[in-house]
Amino acid sequence: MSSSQHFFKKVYALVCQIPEGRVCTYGLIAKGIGSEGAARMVGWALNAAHLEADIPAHRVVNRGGLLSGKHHFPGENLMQQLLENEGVEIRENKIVHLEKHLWIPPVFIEPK
DNA sequence: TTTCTGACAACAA
DNA sequence: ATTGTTGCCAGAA
Repeated sequence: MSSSQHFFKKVYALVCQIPEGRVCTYGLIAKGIGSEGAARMVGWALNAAHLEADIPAHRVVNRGGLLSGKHHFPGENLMQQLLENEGVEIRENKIVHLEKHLWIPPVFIEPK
């Protein structure tokens, strides 16, 4: 396992920690793994992972609570259904009361 | 090594 | 307020 994939691994680990019924944003995740500003990379990581692991990628949305990744799920509104099934209200592909469901990840402390 | 790209975020018109 | 453009990071070609 090269160190390059470490980034992805951290993303997966953090996303898997998102509690059921809660959501998180790309930016917060990037920050949580010690790479603030790499929000786009988080999406890339999920894109590569959503097909293989049990990663709750549907709980990751953009800063505005918009289900920006729903288009990558099978079906037209699977992502929305998964979230609603967990008690997250969604309106027009956006999470209602984002703050209410937002889960802030613990800050990742890298061993040095 | 250089260049392109991406499920974002912030800023400018 | 809405739309468009730029900056960001790290991985893949």
